[in-house]
Amino acid sequence: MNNELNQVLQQRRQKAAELAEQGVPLYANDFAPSHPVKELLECSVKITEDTSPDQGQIFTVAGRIMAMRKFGKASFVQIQDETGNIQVYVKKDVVGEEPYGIFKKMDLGDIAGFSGRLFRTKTGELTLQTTLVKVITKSLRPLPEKFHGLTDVETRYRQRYVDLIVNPEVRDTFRKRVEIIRMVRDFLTNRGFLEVETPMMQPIAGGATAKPFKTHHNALGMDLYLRIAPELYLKRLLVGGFERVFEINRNFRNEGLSTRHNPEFTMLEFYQAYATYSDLMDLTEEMVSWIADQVCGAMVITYQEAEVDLSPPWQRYTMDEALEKVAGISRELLSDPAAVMLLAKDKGIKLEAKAGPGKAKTELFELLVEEKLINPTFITSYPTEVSPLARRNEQNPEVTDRFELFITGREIANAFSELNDPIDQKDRLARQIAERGDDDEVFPVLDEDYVRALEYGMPPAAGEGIGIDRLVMLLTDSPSIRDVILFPHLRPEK
RNA sequence: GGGUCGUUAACUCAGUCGGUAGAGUAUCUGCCUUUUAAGCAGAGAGUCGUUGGUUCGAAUCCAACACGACCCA
Repeated sequence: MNNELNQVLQQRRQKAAELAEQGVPLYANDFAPSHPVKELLECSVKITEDTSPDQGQIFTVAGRIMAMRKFGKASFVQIQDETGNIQVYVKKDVVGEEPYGIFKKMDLGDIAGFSGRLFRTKTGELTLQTTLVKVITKSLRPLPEKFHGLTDVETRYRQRYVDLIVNPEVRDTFRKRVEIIRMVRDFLTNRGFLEVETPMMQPIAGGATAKPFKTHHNALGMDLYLRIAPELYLKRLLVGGFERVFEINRNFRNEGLSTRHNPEFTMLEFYQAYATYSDLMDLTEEMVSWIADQVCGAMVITYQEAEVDLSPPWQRYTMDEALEKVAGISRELLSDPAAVMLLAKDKGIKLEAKAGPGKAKTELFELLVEEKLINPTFITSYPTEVSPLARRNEQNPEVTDRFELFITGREIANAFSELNDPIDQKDRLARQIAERGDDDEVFPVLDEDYVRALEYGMPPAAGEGIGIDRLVMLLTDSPSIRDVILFPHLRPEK
């Protein structure tokens, strides 16, 4: 199918060749539209059904031909530019014999330019009656069918350009994605956060527990890792004296793919000195509900048939409270480490030999509670055992000053008061590394420089990570992370 | 990694009991100067994901593989 040109492709090439023989440039670069389509549509109030197409302002537009209804000596064409669609009327006795002949060789999918005046057809549709038609870019491939459009997800992801041409809602989703990111940026910048860039290629892939991608720097003769998190670099900046920093950028994790996981994904991380995780709950609530209101026009939104109420304040549970209230596990059981371990085993959770009750509790939470948290819910008091970078709670050192945010059963954010005691930090990192010594795919090296930085003194701070892709999924009602990533990872064709 | 489902024309899809493939859109030809998924008449278009197997005969049954979707780990 790809080697031999099929009939349609041959015909397109044939027509292109014929136009070229007539001296028509197929890839012109001398056509400048005077207005985007949207501005023509905005003029429409002035155009009534009595407006003559022979007078008034001349507009010049350019766009892709999305539909053609050809008659013998006149045609209607739908053209689409980035801002919208408009109908164009091409009449043989207006444009002239030869230009009309050229026009008739144009195809669906060609990019074309038109000049003319606006009028309304007898059905009232705003239309540009063209006095000039020009081929700007000849298209050699047919567009998908107009009625059903392109629905095959594989083609949509592999050939996103086609998806974007024919599916307006896909363009909307990605525009919303850009808006959401811009609003995050504005929100944080307005609160005095400094946007920074830290290494994507790191000699030690730290700041999270995940398998990294490995690469190699030839000149330096060293292996490098694509970052799994920017965390340790951002906190070095707190040591350096930047008190509020954030970064929005890609993280890479060498793990499986799913509707919620892409190997490269966009993460917001931000750190605020002299703040606690509790301050960040307030900030998160305010930021996400504000963005939702801006992007969706309401704080109550629908995600995959479920109604989600994002208006603050949001539910806050400790992990124990969530296990008690959502999963119905008794307080007595939760305060008995041995009973917690037994319950985890009972529920079929496989724990490593070194895992303690904190890990067991977290696994129980993931199994029994997570998916039930539809409306935004902060979960606090994560066991210290599963939080190597978080500050211990002062009343109860078994848990940390940390929260995760869940919406529609998915983790959206993870935040904590940062551990800034270098000795405790080194100890906990070392223990964590020792615990997963048998898994050499996960990075087994302690970041000594990070500990050294803490030794200089990092101000008390709270930090948070928000998965931007998941936030965009939520606010655009997208079922798969691939729907919010322009070019999601797929295996190669063939 | 495991399970389920899918892969047929450029697109969206049918295809009965195993008998060598069909529709709509798109394309091409003709007619058509206000259409809206324009219309009418006609035409062309396929390695049925790939490779094997069973069979006189495979899009169809079986196996393996590839790619994808969903679920699970």
